[in-house]
Amino acid sequence: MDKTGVARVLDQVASLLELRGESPFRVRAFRSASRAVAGLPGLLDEALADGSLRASRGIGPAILAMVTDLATTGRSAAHEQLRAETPPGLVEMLAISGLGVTKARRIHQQLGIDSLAELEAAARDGRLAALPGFGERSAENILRGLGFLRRASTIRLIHHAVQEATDLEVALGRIPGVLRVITAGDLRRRMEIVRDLVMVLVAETPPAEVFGRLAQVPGVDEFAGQDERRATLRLAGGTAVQVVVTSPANLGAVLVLATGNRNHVAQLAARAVTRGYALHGAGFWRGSAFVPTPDEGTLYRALGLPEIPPELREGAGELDLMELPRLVQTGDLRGFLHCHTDFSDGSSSIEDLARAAGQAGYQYLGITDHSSSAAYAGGLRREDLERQWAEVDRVNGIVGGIRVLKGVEVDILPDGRLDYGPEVLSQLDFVIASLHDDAGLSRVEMTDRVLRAMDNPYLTIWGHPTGRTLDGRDPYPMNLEPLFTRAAERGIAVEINADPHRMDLDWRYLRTAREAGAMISIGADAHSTAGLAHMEFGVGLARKGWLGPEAILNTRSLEEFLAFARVRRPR
DNA sequence: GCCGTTTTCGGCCCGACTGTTTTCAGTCG
Repeated sequence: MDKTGVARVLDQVASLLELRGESPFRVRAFRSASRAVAGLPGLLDEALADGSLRASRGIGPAILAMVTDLATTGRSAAHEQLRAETPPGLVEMLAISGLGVTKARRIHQQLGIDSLAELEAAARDGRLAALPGFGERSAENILRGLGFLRRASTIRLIHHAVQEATDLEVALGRIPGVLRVITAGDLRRRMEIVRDLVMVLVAETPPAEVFGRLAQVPGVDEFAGQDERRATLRLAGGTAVQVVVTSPANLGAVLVLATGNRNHVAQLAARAVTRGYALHGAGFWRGSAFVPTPDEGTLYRALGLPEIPPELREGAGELDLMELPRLVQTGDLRGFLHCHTDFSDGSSSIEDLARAAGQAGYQYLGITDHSSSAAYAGGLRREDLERQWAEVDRVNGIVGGIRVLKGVEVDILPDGRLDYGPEVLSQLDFVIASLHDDAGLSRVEMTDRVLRAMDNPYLTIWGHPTGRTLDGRDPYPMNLEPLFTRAAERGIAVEINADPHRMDLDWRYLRTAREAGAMISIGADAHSTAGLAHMEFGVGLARKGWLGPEAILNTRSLEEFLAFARVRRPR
């Protein structure tokens, strides 16, 4: 079992213990161990072999034994016993916002409910609202939570999709006759949510021969059907995979059709007709004659177009571009600007992050732990910050090739003030300010709240602007356009938060933000060295927003970045 | 269950909101 799977089991153990009423500290131990495993920099097997897991914070003898069992055999007796002793639906109930252990247990004990389906029925027919401690509002909220959960369990976040696609590329590539495997679909367009995986297989053998082997591919749970070019698989985790087989001569057309969204493909097909071509039936034609397209460029050129990068293929005006923008690439980034350390809710030390970021080619690293009002995330009090600054100075003294900057992710308070005063903020190299609650405010009030925060001369970057999480929370109500305009006027950068759960700002707003003149910053919100790799997801969003390196704050040199942060400050 | 030390067990994060109830338990970030 890999580290994602092990982390999931540890988290489930925590929930199971919680439901049994075990010590909250024991519960927390499993939760933090889950995070520690998920945040390991390399492979789990290596961390077990070289002893680095044993040395990790939060991993003691009992959990180490469980992780070892899971990693080597895929099972843990302790976990299975816990699961056998707990009604199956209760753990799922905990995932519903507003339902904690106490209420879930009460629902189980008093109504005999142990599945989400029964819970929904009880919420609808009034049994739930009649329970002591519950009411009409509780029942409504639980129904809403169930709806959200149902949507969240059918979506696949990009980091999971990447993992599944990578494994699948290797497995499909081993089928005899397969020359190349290319991941297409939503993932190739770097969508924040990936519905199905689409894999294009280049083969010289007939598709039927390739399909005959699919059921034996590791990880494939079900072989759901096929036509002459296409088959559908289901993976053990539930992911649907479309497998398309093509000859090398038709790869361009197949890849274009398998990658573009519906609008992009429809616009291409319409354009093909005006030029005497046809794009249909998984091929490119001139009259009744097949036109070979060994690559995508051949097809786009025949239609009088430059080869449009996959991220842009959304049918959002990209065919009308006279000239393609030079899009930002991961290699353009010089600064890594948003990360949490073991001073707050992160799991890596400043030194480890500095070494890892240097290794990844960054020239500067901005440390941005939470501010004091974020007590839940171990927010730093003033004296903690001073300890952290000393540690940053120490690390800068011993780690070469990268400069560690003193930053913070400070909460925007309900009235728009920041959680630290100027006496603290003025000592930092830069400041990210973020919302972490809606404080019950209306759309207008939330907008005003952020506008007021932008009056603060120390604010450098507006972090995860809308506060959405893809699998848990809607965006805070806000009017974004006046905020982009104000950010541009004030010289405040707007963040693309590349945490796969956030992916916020949504790429659909990026062109608006840029047209308003706002600078964009890409931040991975890393909570461990493993989180450094999430930067590429943010770069994908920036590309989807047609952004070039000049639009991105952290492509700037260290001096230029510091100047950007300094220019608004009182002298 | 883990950590840190006072080497053997005590401490481990907390303020605010929500929906209930009628003074607060439960949940969340």
